[in-house]
Amino acid sequence: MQKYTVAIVEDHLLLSQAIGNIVDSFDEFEVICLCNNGKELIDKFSDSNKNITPDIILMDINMPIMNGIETTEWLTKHHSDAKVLALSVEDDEITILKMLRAGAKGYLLKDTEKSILEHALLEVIKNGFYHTRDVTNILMNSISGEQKSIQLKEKELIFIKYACTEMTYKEIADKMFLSPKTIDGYRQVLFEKLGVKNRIGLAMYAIRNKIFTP
Amino acid sequence: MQKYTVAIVEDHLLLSQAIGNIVDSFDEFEVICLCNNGKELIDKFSDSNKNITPDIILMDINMPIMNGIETTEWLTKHHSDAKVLALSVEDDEITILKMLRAGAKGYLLKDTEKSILEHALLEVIKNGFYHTRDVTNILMNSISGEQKSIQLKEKELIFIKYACTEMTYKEIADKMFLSPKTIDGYRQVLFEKLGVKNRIGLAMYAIRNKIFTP
DNA sequence: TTAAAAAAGGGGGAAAACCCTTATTTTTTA
DNA sequence: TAAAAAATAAGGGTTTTCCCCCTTTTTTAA
Repeated sequence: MQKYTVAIVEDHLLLSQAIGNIVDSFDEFEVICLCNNGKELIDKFSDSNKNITPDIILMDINMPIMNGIETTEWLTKHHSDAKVLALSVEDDEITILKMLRAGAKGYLLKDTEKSILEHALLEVIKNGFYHTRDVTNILMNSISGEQKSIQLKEKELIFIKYACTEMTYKEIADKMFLSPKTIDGYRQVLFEKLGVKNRIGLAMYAIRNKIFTP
Repeated sequence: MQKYTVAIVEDHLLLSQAIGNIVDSFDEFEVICLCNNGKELIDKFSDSNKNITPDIILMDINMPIMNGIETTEWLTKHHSDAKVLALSVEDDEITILKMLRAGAKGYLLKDTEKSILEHALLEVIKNGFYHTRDVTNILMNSISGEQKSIQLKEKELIFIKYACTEMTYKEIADKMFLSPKTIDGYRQVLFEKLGVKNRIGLAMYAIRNKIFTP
């Protein structure tokens, strides 16, 4: 029997080996490729000599150099037939949505059973997607909940990052070559948009939404 | 041959199974127990009926209910012969030091090879400890660098957590049944102690040092 | 090409944050 | 138990933040 081929993209060596073992233990699958980050996978896809085309890609999200979201976006764009199954510890809605929007066919938490992993792999091969109840719920919420993801402008993103530092607004204004009064406006708009009351609220929003990493 | 027994404490099912497989594949070791968090392990230790005493405990750090540091502290206190080998993705100095101070015999990143894990397990059994070069360097720095870990008082910890919220200092004072002027003092002392300039600096310190989780 | 919208900037003022100094009260310890 | 240390609190500032309401400039779209 021809087995389905799997590539694993995961920066933690012990984990990629361990997950690889599990996948290899499934009758229908074999691991053909371990990558430490998205860049490595893309290099292999791009290198016509190697020409690997796994049936399915198990993708971590937090990785150095090129993370899972960026990598999945690239794959969706350049190899639209690639099937990415996200496998991460991140259970926050924002990350999951970002990953699904990037084109992942499914999202598994690392907190799942072997058997679920096997089932998910098969489903993605057969039906093109697999979602757990948790992820489905999040999807539903995100659709029903109007459009919760607030779109921030480029300048606002820069400003909010500076707001997470010890700089005064005056200093931020200087850095951004804007008048302190303009910064005053930015702040006011963001307070309104994000529903926060002061600079601490702004900073916490930035951190929770991964705009700023402490 | 009698194998050494291993308990694995790790909240992510897939990972604990995967790591379990790897450990079982080592000639000298067998996994006798998988726990989802520290509490489960402690319950098993405390329950005289079960009376498990693994030769070595592979301990994750980030876990719900009871994390790796708290669990290791408990073990060091109540079962001083227990050998804990930390296995985590956290590579920041603060976490590593906390874990070692709690009594861990070694600290492995999840970014290590199988063979290193096997070697580390053996070393901890034989010599009582194992440290990679990275961890040793961190230990050296922490010793040479005077005593970098700043000790915060209980009230200061409570205050710094409130300072990460949108409450005004006046509101914090009310919550803590103290005069706003006392809070004024707390802030001043902490600014000095932590080398920060304003409330944002305070909040970022709290987050970086895991005093507050956004 | 003009109207509308968005971005940038300003005046002025109240509230909160920040800073320094000093004074009680409570706790620790020599 | 007296002296030292720490916690609590106050007085009296300055600076920064926050919040209105308003004008000018630039960009977008009808």
